Amino acid sequence: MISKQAIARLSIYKRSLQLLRESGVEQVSSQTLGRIVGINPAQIRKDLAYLGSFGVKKVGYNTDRLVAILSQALGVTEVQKVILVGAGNIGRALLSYKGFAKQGINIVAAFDIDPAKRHGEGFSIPVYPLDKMRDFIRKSQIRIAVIAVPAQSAQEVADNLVSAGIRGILNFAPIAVSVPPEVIVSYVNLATELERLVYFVSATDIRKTEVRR
Amino acid sequence: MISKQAIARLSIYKRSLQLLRESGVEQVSSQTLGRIVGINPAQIRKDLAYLGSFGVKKVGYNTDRLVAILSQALGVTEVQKVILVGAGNIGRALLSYKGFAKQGINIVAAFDIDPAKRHGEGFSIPVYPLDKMRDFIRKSQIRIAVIAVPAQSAQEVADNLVSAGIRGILNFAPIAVSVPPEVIVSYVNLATELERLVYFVSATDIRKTEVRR
DNA sequence: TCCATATTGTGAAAGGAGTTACAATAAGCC
DNA sequence: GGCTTATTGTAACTCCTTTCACAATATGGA
Repeated sequence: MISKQAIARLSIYKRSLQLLRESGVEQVSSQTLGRIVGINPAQIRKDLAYLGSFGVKKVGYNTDRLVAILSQALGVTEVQKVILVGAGNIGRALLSYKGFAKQGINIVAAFDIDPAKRHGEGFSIPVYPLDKMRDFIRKSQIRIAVIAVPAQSAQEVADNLVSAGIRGILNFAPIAVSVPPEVIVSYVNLATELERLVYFVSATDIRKTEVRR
Repeated sequence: MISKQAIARLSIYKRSLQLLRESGVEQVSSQTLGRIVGINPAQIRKDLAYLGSFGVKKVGYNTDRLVAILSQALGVTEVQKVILVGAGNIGRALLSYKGFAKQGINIVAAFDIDPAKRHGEGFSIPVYPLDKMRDFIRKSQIRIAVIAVPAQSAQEVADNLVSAGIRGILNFAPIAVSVPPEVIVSYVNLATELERLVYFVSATDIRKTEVRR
């Protein structure tokens, strides 16, 4: 069983390897990659070894192959369809973000209760009313949703998503939502991130630590 | 030395306690709080004990006092001034996000190289050209910056920030930036978060884990 | 072909983080 | 006032993650 931190690292490796590949690098050692991503080379080797043994001694890893293997391990060899609930500020930023496609993630639809939010500034992604959500999830077999609604609506939205069959939720609302154990919830909390920084910066003794998630 | 995970938890406690306090709750036990935030009560007691001993046996913790203590511990008793570099999609979402003020965090200015991005839709926060950044940081004594520029500009921006005196960076660009050891960098990577979810949802065996950061 | 060396894969050690368990104790009730 | 009980603070334990260290080995050069 691979840990959730390890999964996050695999994702980081993948992105860096994609960049390397684009610049024509064909082989990379764990040491070089470690320097790039700021992670101990032994850690990288161990993470990769978990997926199989495909490094070559004295040479390193083939970037092309490694990207393929990481994509497969992460389940993003095929494009993953994701929906977004809440087309407010954060929601719209996500809709406009170009970076997901490259990582095999595709926001296919957004939903918002407010009709005004549904007339975007030329998004290619449609914004539907909330009551279309359930059907859409079922018909398109969506398994992952992003919640970007205000805190007070988050639990209700989560309940709806779960009952429609959603299995994983990325929650931007600054509140814990309660879901059945088979549903995975991951939180992104911008205020928490900033407070963490404030703490470490405020701490009088200088720390050598780089805070990485 | 308190760990970075612990700091993130303190921030979570604080927000939940603020909500409780707003609903008139004056005392809360570690058990109740644990249920709300989804964290083991003993963990909460341990985190709080690190800051001092101010629970009352058989009663619990005073919400008011706890919020004050947590705010102090996190360094947000006074409003923390933060600047934003990059007024693209993510940047604008952050500028519009109302939730920071309540947590004692204030984005006081934004900077973008593109003049078109500087004419916002009525943000109350000014967006300045990049070449004003250094002076602003010095004059306003800013210590924390948010990077929300494309990956290829991130390192250059980080270098500028550091040389102007920034001590903590929240980096939304999907790339590691290299900074001197005394500067703290924290990463928010949306694609990584989604990939992590994809992995756990794709994994055939159903996991009981709730992924929390 | 043989040697020197860079690099992998992994066992073992070290280091944290989270959980359990319980003694101490304050509060409320009889 | 004394008893019962909920709750804290923390010591000990377990579990998990990361780092270290090194044998195995593929490569390139002589």
